[in-house]
Order: sequence, then structure tokens, then C-alpha cells
Amino acid sequence: MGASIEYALVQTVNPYTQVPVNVVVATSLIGKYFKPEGENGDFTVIDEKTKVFPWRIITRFSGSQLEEAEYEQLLPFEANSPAVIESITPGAKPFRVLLDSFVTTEDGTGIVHTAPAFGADDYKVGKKYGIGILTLVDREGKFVEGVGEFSGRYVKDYKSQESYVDVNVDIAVKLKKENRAFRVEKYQHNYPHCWRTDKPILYYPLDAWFISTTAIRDKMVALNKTINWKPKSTGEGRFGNWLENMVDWNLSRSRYWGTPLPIWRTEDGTEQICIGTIAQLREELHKSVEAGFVSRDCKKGQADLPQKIEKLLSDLHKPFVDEIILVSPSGKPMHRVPDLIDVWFDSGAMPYAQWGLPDTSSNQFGPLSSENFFQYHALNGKVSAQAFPASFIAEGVDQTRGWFYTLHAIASLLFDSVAYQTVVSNGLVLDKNGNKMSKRLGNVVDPFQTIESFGADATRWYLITNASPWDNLKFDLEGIKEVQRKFFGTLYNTYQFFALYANVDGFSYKETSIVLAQRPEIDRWILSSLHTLIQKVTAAMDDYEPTQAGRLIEDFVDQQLSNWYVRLCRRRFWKGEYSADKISAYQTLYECLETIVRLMAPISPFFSDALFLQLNAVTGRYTAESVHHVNYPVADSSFIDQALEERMQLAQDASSLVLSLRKKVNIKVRQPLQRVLIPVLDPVMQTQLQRIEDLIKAEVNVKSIEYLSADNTFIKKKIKPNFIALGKKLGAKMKAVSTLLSGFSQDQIAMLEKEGQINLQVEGEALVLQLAETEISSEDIPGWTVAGKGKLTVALDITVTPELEAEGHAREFVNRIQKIRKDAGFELTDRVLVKVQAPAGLTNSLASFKTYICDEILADSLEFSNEMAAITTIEINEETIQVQVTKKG
RNA sequence: AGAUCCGUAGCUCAGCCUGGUUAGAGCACUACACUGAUAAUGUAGGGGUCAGCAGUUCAAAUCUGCUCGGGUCUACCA
Repeated sequence: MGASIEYALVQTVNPYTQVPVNVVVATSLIGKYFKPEGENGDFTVIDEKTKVFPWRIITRFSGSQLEEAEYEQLLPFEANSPAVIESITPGAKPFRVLLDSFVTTEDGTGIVHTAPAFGADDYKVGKKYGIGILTLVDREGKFVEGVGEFSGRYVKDYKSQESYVDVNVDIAVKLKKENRAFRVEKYQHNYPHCWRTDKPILYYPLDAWFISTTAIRDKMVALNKTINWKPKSTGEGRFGNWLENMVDWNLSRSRYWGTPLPIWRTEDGTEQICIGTIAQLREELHKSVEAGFVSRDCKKGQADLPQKIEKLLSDLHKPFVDEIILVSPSGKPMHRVPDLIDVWFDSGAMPYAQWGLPDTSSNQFGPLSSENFFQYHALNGKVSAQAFPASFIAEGVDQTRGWFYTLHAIASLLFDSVAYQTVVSNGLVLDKNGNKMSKRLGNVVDPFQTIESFGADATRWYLITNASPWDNLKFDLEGIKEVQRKFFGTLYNTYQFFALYANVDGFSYKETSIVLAQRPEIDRWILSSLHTLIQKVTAAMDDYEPTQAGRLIEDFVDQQLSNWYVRLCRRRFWKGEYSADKISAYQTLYECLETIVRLMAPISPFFSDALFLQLNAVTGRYTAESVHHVNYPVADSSFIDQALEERMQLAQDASSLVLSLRKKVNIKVRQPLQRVLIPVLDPVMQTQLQRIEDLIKAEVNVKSIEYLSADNTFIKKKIKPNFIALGKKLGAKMKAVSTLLSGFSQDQIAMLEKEGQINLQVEGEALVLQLAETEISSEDIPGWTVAGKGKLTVALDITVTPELEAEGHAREFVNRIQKIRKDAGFELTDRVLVKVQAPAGLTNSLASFKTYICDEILADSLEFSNEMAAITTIEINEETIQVQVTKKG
């Protein structure tokens, strides 16, 4: 453009890269390095202290106008002279301003320095403009000869030398001295470091072999869309983006250990061969020896040449493989290229490499395809033809660009196929503070020690149920303890409870299984819940959601089985004869336990097996030696009764409400109460409740449950909008209607219920409100102690009549005697004789419930007496009585 | 820097996809109760600006955008 710019400001954080070929890339130039007060300042006086530099705007132009502008080399040396550059890259035109979009004006001056040999972006733009490439740093990390005083110095401290002087500082000093540095300052920035030694890494331009994966990018993207990713976002986001921006797969590795790249080429690189099989290599080796080349001791004309060649071929690792010299078509020697194959290639080739190549010479199956490949091996009995693609694989999310990619790439390349249908990309196990576990930081939890102290199953259960596999897990031993106590403890307790009574009664599931219809409702309920559980757990497992599956099992064991079924059924196990009802209880609980251990077996392989074996040892229902040899449970929908499960939920809620009312008025559960009142909003609800009212009565110790029908004006109701139904209809008027409804009188609610609709005036407009657009629930029953949850409201009659009080005394008494029995170490079945000395009131109470008491405490006699020998003092409802309990016989 | 996940009670997590008016559970804590499953159990209580800001909407933990904080990956460790 004819103008000459004296200086351009350039920012770099790595001065050492300045030395080779200093070129600049600009997108725009901004004056942010100059303070406003310096504009048109005194150009003869520069105040170094205030850093106010005089400056003046001469002209404005965009960075693109500087494109191709030549500039004076910053640090000219012998080794980076234009002549040397020309000799390395003929026709190169260095020292020009280049443009690229990766430079922004947000940081620095908008001009950066680029070194094509030291980074991918730099390399790309350098290549585009043809500025040549220079490597002034050798493979040890030192400057090469010919860069003046810097020659031979390490650009970073690679030897951990105490005397190391940062060459970058010296370069900065030199630039400063030559008045070529505008400002030098310390700056913290990210620099890549070796993951193992923490030493700084240098980018280095090397020749490499690539697989042209970009050629099949579209195919890989399309195939990826058919893979079921867990979680989805990793497949669409992290992996999807990765594929969209994929570059060719660099197959070369410059290491010692690994698979040698099977390519031999002539020194000038004009002829080369890629060996596919050992047989081919053998053939080529023979040819080469024949042509007069010597590979190790394989020489033409030797008697035992075949043996020598076999010996050489028997180990194709480095360094032996590099002794093999092949011959090119034109008769030149070919040496193996020094590179190794990326180990990730091996991992990605796993599905096929593990079976080996088929014998393609017969061409039995036509061209190579996944079908043919696995067909071939299937015929040889090695593997099923359906073995590919894999149903699912799982690995850490850090494998997205590793194993997940290589499997996908190779399957796409070879067979136009996915390598796996589902992939679970696990999150990481972090320490309890959310940091990655690292040996260096010492925050690693030793898995073997954890398993030693808490058991593999508790550890597994914790890992699986605490967080979805793809979420990171904050590992905390407290969580394992909780699992032990909460889940395994409860399950084992339940089993022990079962075993205790099953042993007493000699239950071994020898009776025919009682048909469902003949089992009591509570048994049908737990079995219904059990089969619903099987359904849900199976669905979760099929959806690769083991966390959901585990949590469902946990919830069932704790909430339904232990704290409801067993608690409510306890009496059935210890009371009475070995009747049909008792057998039903045993069978039902047994079936639950047996199914649970089968369901949990994949997550908890040892505990489930132990429990299964204990159960099965008695009943012999299975001939299998292990729970893992038994099929996974299959839900039988004929067991599932949704209405039953719903009403049991009602029973649980109602009981919980009554118990909370008892608590509120401080009447203990052992004190019987007369009645509970439940308003029912519709006939279905009443039917549902009536069918489980015996359970509620027993659970909360009340004599009767009464129902108040919906039209009973006794109940106070409340109304609120059904937001989902009304929202669409009303839109902005929603608020007004909501306010209106909250002000509804009991009469208005009753009117709406009766008519099914009601006319309203909302913001001056008429509106017909339908019953279905509202939600009505009972709020209060005046004069009663009430509690509510959702649509359910219960009221409790808290009057304790003398009769009820007497029964309460009797129950207290039973409880005390049971404790004495237990303390005395009596067997569950021991009969006893009881003598009591009590105040008159209590004596009357106990006497009137004598049959009940004797039945409960297995007493053959209950006598009231004033003269007693060995006595125990007990307290019942703040009154003291004396008792004597002796074992009969 | 880019990509992605996460952020809800002291702790671990549900709820979010598909917006609906008192945001749940377990643990821990406190109190009370229960006691032939007892190293178990029940009931109740305290504890939340749903990371923050803005937007969309009659209505936002939920949808959108931005910001902050944390994790992970970004091409020669496996």
C-alpha cells in the first residue's frame, strides 16, 4: 500500500519461538497499549515511570490491509537466515504479515507471533502462506547451532538443573537492549506438561503416517446417530462434535514398545510395501534374500535358510523386526519405517483382532464384510456370527476420544458398521471433595481396602445406586456404611425374621403353592408390588439404568417389604397354628425374598448368592447351584393389581396420618381408640378404603372407621384451580380466577359440585367454570382432630372411655409380661403361669381381658393374689403392680 | 481457549425431558414414642434466595441466554 510502518506491536508468551522465523499474523491493530493522555504528547520526552508513551493516530486501517506486508526480521541469525529457509523450503517467502481468524483483539495487540514448527494453528497458516518451516530446537529441547549466543541452550528446564537460566529471559533482555521490545513482563499462562514427569512439552514437527478418516467423516457421523449413548449428551455433544471436527488419524508413534508399523520403503521413499500377514512377510523375505540382501543371518545360498527365516519371523517385535530388509520391485533395499502404531489402533481393532483374519485365500465368503468375517469364525466354532456389533460397551467418559473413537473408526472403515449398539460412558470416581483421585495428591481411596472392610457388595451397591454411571461420583465411605445399614441390614433382618419363625414351624415350602386368589389381601398386595417391581427393574436394566434399578429394589425392601408387609404381618408368623394363613404368609415372604435376591444379583453378586443358597437349602426349589445360574425374574402381570396397590397406599397414608394425630395429642398407640372419620370425595375412594380398613384399624389401634360422604356439609372443603386444565383456557386471566376461587364459600363449592359448573364474572367477562377445571379437597372437620395429605383427610376421635382405658391397661400388661418372658430367656413356645398383685382398678381391667391376655402371653393361668413369693415390680400407666411369671412344667 | 457434564437442605441425591402454585427422600441433628425383627423401627421438628442475573410465560427448580463455581476431555499414558 506504499506506506511504511516503523513498528508493529506483537505479543508472545514464549520468547524462544521468536528466534526461528518471526512472522506476524494480524486481524486488527488496536491502541490499547497506549494511554489516552499520551496522544499527541511530547515525542522527545518518554516518561518510563508513568508508562505514558506519546502517540498519534496517523491513519486507520484494518488488519487485513496489512496482509502480505513484509517486515524486518526481529532476531536474525545464521540458522534462520533467508538463505537457510530457502534451502529447506525452496520458494518460501518468510517475514510477512499473515491473516487468520484464530487471532482476536480481545487479548494482546491483535497481532501475534507465529511459529509454524510449534503449533497446529501456526503450522496451518504458515503452510497457507508458504512461509517455510524452520526447526531451531533439536529433539533434546536445545537450540541448534547457528543462533548465536543461544545455541546449545535448553529452551525449557529439561534437566532440572539448579543453574538453569531461562533462555526466554535472555531473549527478552536482548530484544529490550536492541530496543525491539515494547514491554516485557511476567505472565502466567497455560503450557502443556508431561502427564507423568510434569516437564514442559515442546511441539515438534515430525513426519507421520495417517489413516484418512476424514474421507469417511460423513459415514462416521451417520453411524454414530444409530448408537444408543448413555448419557445421550456425550454421544451428541462431546463425541458428535469430535466427529464433525475430526482430522486424520495419526497412526505413528515414536516410542519403543508397541506394534511396529508394517511398512517397508526405499531410502528415497519412492517405493514401499505394506505387509498384511506373516505369510506375506515370509514370501517377501525369501524374495529379498534371493535378491542378495541380508536380514540378520539370512543369506542367499545357506543350507538351513528356511529355518533361519522362520527364526527371524518368530518374533516380530522391535528391535528384531527392523533387521528384516525387503526388496523393492526395482531391486532396491527397503527398510521398515521407524514408527510404531498408535496403541489405540489395537484397542479399536479388538473385535476382529481377537479372532484373527480369516483365510481369505479360499475366497469362500467373498469380499471382507462384518457378516463374512464373523460367519467364517462362526463356522470354525470360535465365535457366534451375531457377536458383532457388540450389544454394549462401557468405559470412562475420558475414553470418548480413545476407545470409543477407535472402535467406531475401524468398524466404519472396515465394515460400514457400528462396533457397538449401546455405549455407557462412565463418569469418574472423585474423592469426597469432588477432586479427581490422584496418587500424587494422595487422595486416593484404596479399593481393595474398602472392599476388605465393607465388602464388595456394599461397595458395588453404593457405587451403582448413589449416582448414575455417567455422573461423577463423590466417593465417601460414609455412603457405603449407610448402604450396609440401610439396605443390606434391613434385607438381612427381614430374612432373619423369616428364618426364625420358619424354623419354629418347620416351613420348607413343601406344601403346594397357595393360589393367589386364596391368599389374604396383604399377601396379594406385596406380591402385586413385587411383580410391579420386577417390571420396573427390568425396564430400568433394559434401558441401561442400573441406578434406577437399584434404587427401586432398595425402596421396595425398605418401604414395602420390611416396614409394611413384615411389620403388619408379624403376628401371622408367631401366632397360632400352622394354618393355611400362616403358610400363605411364609410362602409370600419366601417368594419375595427369593425374587429380591434374584433381582439384585447383578448388582450384589455375593450377598444375593449367599441368601439364595440359604433359602434354597431349605426348600430346594431350584436345582441350580447359584443364584447366578437361575433366570432373571420375569414379571407375571396376573399378580399385578393396580387398585390394590393404590388402596394400600391409601392405607399407608391414612395410618401415617392417624399416628401423627396420636402423637399430637399424646395418646400412645397401645391405647385403643374408638373411631376414625374419613371424608370420601367419591364412591371409588370409599370402596378402596373399606377394603383395607381392617389393616388401618390394626395398625393404628382403633375400633372403627366411619366415612363421611361428599355431600355431607359437616366437612369444610377447599377449592383451587386445576392449573393444567385451566391454564390453556384462561391464559392471563388465571390469576384472577385463582383469587376468586380462594375466596369461594362452602355454598359456592357445594353448588359447583352439584351443578357441575358455575358462572363467574372475571374482569368484567362472563366465564363458565367446569367442575373438572377445579380441584376440591376436604380441609377440615370442625370439632375433630384432623390431618390431611393430598385428597386424604382423617379425623380421630380422641375420647378414651373407661372400657377403652381398661383395654389399654390390658395391652400394657401384655407388653410388660412379654418383656419379662424375654428377659427370663423363655422360649417362644413356653407356657407360663402368672400371678398378679395390683390396685383394684387395674385388677378389674386385667380381669375383664383375661382371655385376651392369656392368649397373648401364652399363659395357662392368670391369678390375682395378695401373697406372692418371687415378684417383679412393673409399672402400667403410672400405677405399680407386682407380678410373678413362672414357666410351666 | 473450545467442547461437555454438574451446581436443589449440613451431606448424598430425586424432581427438570413434557412449566402448574406448600420443592421431596435418605443420612446427620433434636424431641418423643415403640419394643417377641431390637446393633431394628415409628412420629414430629428445625434446616432451601433450587449457584447468580436477565428473558419467555398467566405461571419457571423446570424452557432460553449470559455470568460464576467445580469436574472431565482437547490428539505420543493406558
